[in-house]
Amino acid sequence: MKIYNTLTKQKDDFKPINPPLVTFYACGPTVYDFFHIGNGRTFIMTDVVRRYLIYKGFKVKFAMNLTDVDDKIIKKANSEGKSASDVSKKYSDEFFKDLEALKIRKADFYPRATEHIIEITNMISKLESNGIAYNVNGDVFFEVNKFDNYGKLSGKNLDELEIGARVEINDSKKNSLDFALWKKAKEGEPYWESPWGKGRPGWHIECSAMSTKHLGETIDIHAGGNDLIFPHHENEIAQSECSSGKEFVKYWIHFGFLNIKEEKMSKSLGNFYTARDILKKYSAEAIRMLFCQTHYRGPMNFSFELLDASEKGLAKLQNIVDMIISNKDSADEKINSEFDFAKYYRNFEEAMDDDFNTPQAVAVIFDFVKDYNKFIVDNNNVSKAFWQGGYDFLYRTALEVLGIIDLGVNEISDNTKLTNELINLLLEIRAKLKAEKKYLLSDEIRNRLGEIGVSVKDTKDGSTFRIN
RNA sequence: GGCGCUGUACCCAAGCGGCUUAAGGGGAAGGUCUGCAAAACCUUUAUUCAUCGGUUCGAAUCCGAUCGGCGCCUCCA
Repeated sequence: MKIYNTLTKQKDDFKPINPPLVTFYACGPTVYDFFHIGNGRTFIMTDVVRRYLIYKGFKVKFAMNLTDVDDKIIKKANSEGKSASDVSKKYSDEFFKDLEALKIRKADFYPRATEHIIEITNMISKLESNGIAYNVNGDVFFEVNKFDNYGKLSGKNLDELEIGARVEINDSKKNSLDFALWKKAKEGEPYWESPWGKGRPGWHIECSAMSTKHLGETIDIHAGGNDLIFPHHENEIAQSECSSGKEFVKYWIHFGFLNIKEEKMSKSLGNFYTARDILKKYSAEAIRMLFCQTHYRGPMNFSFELLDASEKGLAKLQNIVDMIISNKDSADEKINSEFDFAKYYRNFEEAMDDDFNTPQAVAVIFDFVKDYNKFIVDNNNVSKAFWQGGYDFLYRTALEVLGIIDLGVNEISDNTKLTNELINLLLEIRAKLKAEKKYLLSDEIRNRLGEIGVSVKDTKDGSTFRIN
């Protein structure tokens, strides 16, 4: 299995430090607002990466941080006359709601900056005693010149950065690229006590401290959006490696941006849609499908036309899923199927093993569906094993890894079990009506079911239904 | 100025040296099946991969130049 590693700028063989364990950290949101669908792409693709690692048999320990104290939160709190913690509480709650709606699996940990002040100040103290951090009247900075490898991730070098500098001038820093580890509290800002006085953590240090605490000094994978490569991830490396003396991360994964009309979707440009707005009109599966149809590293365009197209493509998958679910418990065992399921697993894995090539993987699933349908058309009577095999394949790939179909919808709780039985009862009666050519009544049943959200389709093997 | 990404059909998008005279999805056109809906199935829709050169037995894939588009270097997924 190969993963493109930003650090080496090539696809590296994936060899975790302590297999089957994989330690995986992803940069999460700053909780000051709803997240937009561009952020959603990163969260969803991170989820797909994690799910595939699980599919491959790894035991993944996954943490995603929440930045719950920073300038944007404080600003929002001030403008709304609330406390910073009220703001971060509100938007972290909303964050979790959106994740769930997008069918993203919960992380093992969601560490928050404000809950790790001790780990953070300890790390800063260590950097200070190593002579790498310096205190200027309560602000503590990281001295980039003290870390020889500074720039190894982003491919930048210090001299050029200083020349082209668009960085803000700050006379108190030794080098304009030095970054804050600890920020002295200004009047009215939230603060914590520290060896340097009242203040709060700088942005980058929380990830170093929390990653180390929950996953160890050297972790396997660290992921985030492209725009975090510099300075955020570069700074994380500097802090962590100067503090532990060990390599911080083996594999760095970065996601491409979501563009809208050829421009990066971003809060500051105002050209964004929140994830929850999109979810009002489109299914999580359609959104995930859209993202899976482009490779995670490249940029991708967003538009409602593309989402419509994904939703339509999805219907093709969902139709076969409905047919499988309707048949897998009732088909007879007489005819042996010779459908080569292994081929599709192989192709799926081959695609995903190559740096998570989800567009290819989706293509494999569509190939499968086409061939599977054809098999049904070509063979009058297929076996139970055939239905079960199809169920298993789609369950393991399209549902468990990519999350682009909804297999369980017709068979979840006891409550839906009863509903299903009632619908099946209606459909049995309807089948009798059809046999007697009483189409007026049978059509009425279908229409009325449609009105209450149950779509019915007739096939040569009987009717299938789906609860919308 | 530095670093990086990108240009494949009507749209989206894989492929990154021979398996490919280019996957998959959407769209469009025709057909089969069918009480009707729907689905499914079968055809068709890029001799061509921004342009021009070069390397090679062989290039969409490697190299060079040219012309576009985008991002990072400041908060940003």
